[in-house]
Amino acid sequence: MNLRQDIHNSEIPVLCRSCEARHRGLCGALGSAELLALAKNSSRLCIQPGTELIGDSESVESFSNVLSGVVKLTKTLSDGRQQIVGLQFAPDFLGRPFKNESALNAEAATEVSLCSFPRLAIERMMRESPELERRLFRQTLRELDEAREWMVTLGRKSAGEKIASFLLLIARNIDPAAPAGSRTASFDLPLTRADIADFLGVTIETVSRQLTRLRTEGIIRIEHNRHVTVDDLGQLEARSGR
Amino acid sequence: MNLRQDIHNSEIPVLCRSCEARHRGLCGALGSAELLALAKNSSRLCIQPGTELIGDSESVESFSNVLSGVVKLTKTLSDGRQQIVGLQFAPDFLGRPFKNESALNAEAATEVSLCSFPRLAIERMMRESPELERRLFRQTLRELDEAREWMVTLGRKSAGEKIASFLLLIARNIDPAAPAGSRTASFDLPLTRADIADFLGVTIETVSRQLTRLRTEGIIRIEHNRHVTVDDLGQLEARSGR
DNA sequence: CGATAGTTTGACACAGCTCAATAGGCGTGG
DNA sequence: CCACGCCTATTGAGCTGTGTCAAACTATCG
Repeated sequence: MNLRQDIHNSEIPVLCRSCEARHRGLCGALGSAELLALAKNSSRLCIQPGTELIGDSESVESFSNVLSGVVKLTKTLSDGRQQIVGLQFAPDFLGRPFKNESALNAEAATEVSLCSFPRLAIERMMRESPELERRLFRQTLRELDEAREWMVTLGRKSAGEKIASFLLLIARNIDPAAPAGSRTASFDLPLTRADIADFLGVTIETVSRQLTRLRTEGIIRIEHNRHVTVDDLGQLEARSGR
Repeated sequence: MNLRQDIHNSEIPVLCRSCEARHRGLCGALGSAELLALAKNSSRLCIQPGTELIGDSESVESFSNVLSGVVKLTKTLSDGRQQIVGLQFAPDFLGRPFKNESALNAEAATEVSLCSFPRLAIERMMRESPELERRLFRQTLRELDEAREWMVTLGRKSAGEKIASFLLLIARNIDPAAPAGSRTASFDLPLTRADIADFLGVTIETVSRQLTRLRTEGIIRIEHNRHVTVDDLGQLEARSGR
């Protein structure tokens, strides 16, 4: 009986036991048998910032869960102008169902750890588990909402409002210690100034100027160029243009 | 036998027989029994330009197919600045699965005809027909791709490139006579200058100036303010910034 | 300690915004 | 049929926010 219990426990793959994606992410849709099947083909990857994960118009043969770090999704015009069209945080899913050609680039913005599966494994499971497909669907809807939210920022906000909106976005997604609804935040920026510029549709110089403006006005503090502290998120929100 | 045949034909609801959505749209996922069930609760609406279809943060109790015309999806900042975050053409689907609160406004940009169902009817069918859910999923993915494409336009293109991109978008979706791959196009603009401005994140005046620029340079012709003819789409593409 | 990459700061230019005037289209009513 | 008002679009003149280019500063690392 004791033995039996042990066997039962071991039905959840070792790899998955402490994995966040199993709870809040995609794998929460799977039963232990399915998890086991998937885990057989999955591998954990640890990836350095700057590494390209998916190339534009490459065919994509794997799907992944983001376990930690930030992945940026970018699009580039023929003359080299670039725009970041999305950021993926843990436990987001990376990959495009129903299409094996990507229309965008995915690149590690920070150090990133992934749990990666072959495309076919996911597609098979999707056919068998409606719950899995539904989770993917929900994430896609969320990404669509976020993309549209960002379109307003890109099309209608001033540079200052863009920076404030960006800091709020990061604060909400990154700050490790943030109890939901907290009025302060402190975090490392996952993006360089150049990345922030590409996300906001402005230049590096404008990003820099607006950050120093927020700093001199006492809205934020910046240490080591990357670490930002916001003492009053309300003040930041007031500058984000809402 | 003859009778039997007749009965068989009549299994497709009258309303649906000539409906485009049954072929290219959502309803293509449904068998005749399901179509029949849905048609019982569906109604056709004909809507005047400017009519609000879905209000921001209203609860949405119906879903619709766009049968003709153009619907604009907008978001508004607290101070009134507005951004169009999507355009829906026939046979697109209107509605937000898994959420009955809309985060945006939907408004008829032109005269629009809709086929509308109660939310519950669609949700029930979605649970029963994986194919239906899959079609919704695919449309959502397509909308996400389009939103991201547009983010590049908003963030990185000049006013002239934005206008060219916009005209191409409309040409591809509206021109009734356009054989795919045609090198010319002729169509009525579904949006006013103010709407175009809200879509492109610029002012009315800028839209006007860039349109006259394209006109004086011989890229497009404009009649009655609304009708646009493009003799060489290639030239327009060259100015769209790609 | 020099080299390199990332960031900040300054001076200036210009695309696109603002404000204002004009023009065109269209329905209503005399 | 014209006159009028209303709405939309165009055009002009000047202003300003953001881009461009260049230089200085800082951090990190061999």
